Amino acid sequence: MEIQTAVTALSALGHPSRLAVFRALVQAGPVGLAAGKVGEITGIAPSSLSFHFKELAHAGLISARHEGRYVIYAAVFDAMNDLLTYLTDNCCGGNPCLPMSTPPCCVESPPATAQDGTE
Amino acid sequence: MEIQTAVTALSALGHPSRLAVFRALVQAGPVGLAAGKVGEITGIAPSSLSFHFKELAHAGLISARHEGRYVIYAAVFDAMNDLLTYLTDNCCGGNPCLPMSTPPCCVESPPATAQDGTE
DNA sequence: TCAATATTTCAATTATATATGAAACATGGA
DNA sequence: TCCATGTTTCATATATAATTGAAATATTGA
Repeated sequence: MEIQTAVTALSALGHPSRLAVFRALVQAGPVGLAAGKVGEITGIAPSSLSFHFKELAHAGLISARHEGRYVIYAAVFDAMNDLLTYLTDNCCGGNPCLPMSTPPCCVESPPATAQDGTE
Repeated sequence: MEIQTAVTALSALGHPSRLAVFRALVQAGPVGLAAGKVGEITGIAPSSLSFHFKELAHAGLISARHEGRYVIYAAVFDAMNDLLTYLTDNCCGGNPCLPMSTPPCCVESPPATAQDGTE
C-alpha cells in the first residue's frame, strides 16, 4: 500500500462523524445500510452525511450501491484490513517482537447470515 | 476505547508527515529514535517536525524521553494496537464473519535485541 | 564561560475542511 | 402525471490545520 492511500484512509476516519458512520457500517457487515438508516443511527444531517460518505468512498473505505431510491453503503473490509496491515508493517524492523497475526475481519467470505433473496 | 480517542489518533495519523514519522518509529521498535534522526529519515524541517511530534504525542501514539541533549521518540505500541482493535470492534454485529485475531505487534515484550547498556 | 549542537516555541501567512440550508435530482406509488 | 420520499449538490460562512523562518531554550564539550 502506498503511503498516500493510507493517509487518505486515516484522515477520512479521523473525524467523529465519519468514524461513527464507518463503524456503523463495519458492524452492519457486508450487507450494508441505507444512507437514511446511517443518518438515523448517527444523527448526522443529510447534506453533511452525503459529504462524509463521499470522503469515505473516495478513500476506498466504503462502497455504494443503488437499490430503488435507496443508496446502500457498506464497509470495504479489504481496504480496512490493508490499512491495519500497513500500520504494523515491518514493525520493529522485522526483528522478533511478536509474530503478527494479520487479517482480522470479514475477509473473502461474507457472513452466512440468512438474507431475504432480494437480489 | 472512546470514539474521541480513536478520532484523535486517526486524524493524527492522517497526515503524510506524521504517518511517515510514526512508521519510522514503529519500524525502529521500542528503542525509539532521536528527533534529529527522524528528521533525517523523513526530510521534515525541525520546526514542522516538532509540531507533528506534539500532535502524535497528544494522541498518545508516541512517547518522548530525554537523553542528554537528545529527545528520543518511540511508538506507543499499546495505543496502536488498541486503535486497530477499535476499528474492527464488533465487526458484522458479532455474527460469524471471520474470527478476529487481535493484538498484532510488540505487546508486553520488547524485543530481545542486543542493546549496548547505555541506560 | 563560550560556542556548537539539538530541539522547541512563536507569530504570521496560507490553505483546507466543515456545517448549513436551500434547491436540484431520482425513484416509486397513487 | 403529480406528490412524497430519499439522497445529492451547491454556495457561503466559519473554523482549523500546516508551513515557514527567526528566536529562544537546553545541553555538551572546549
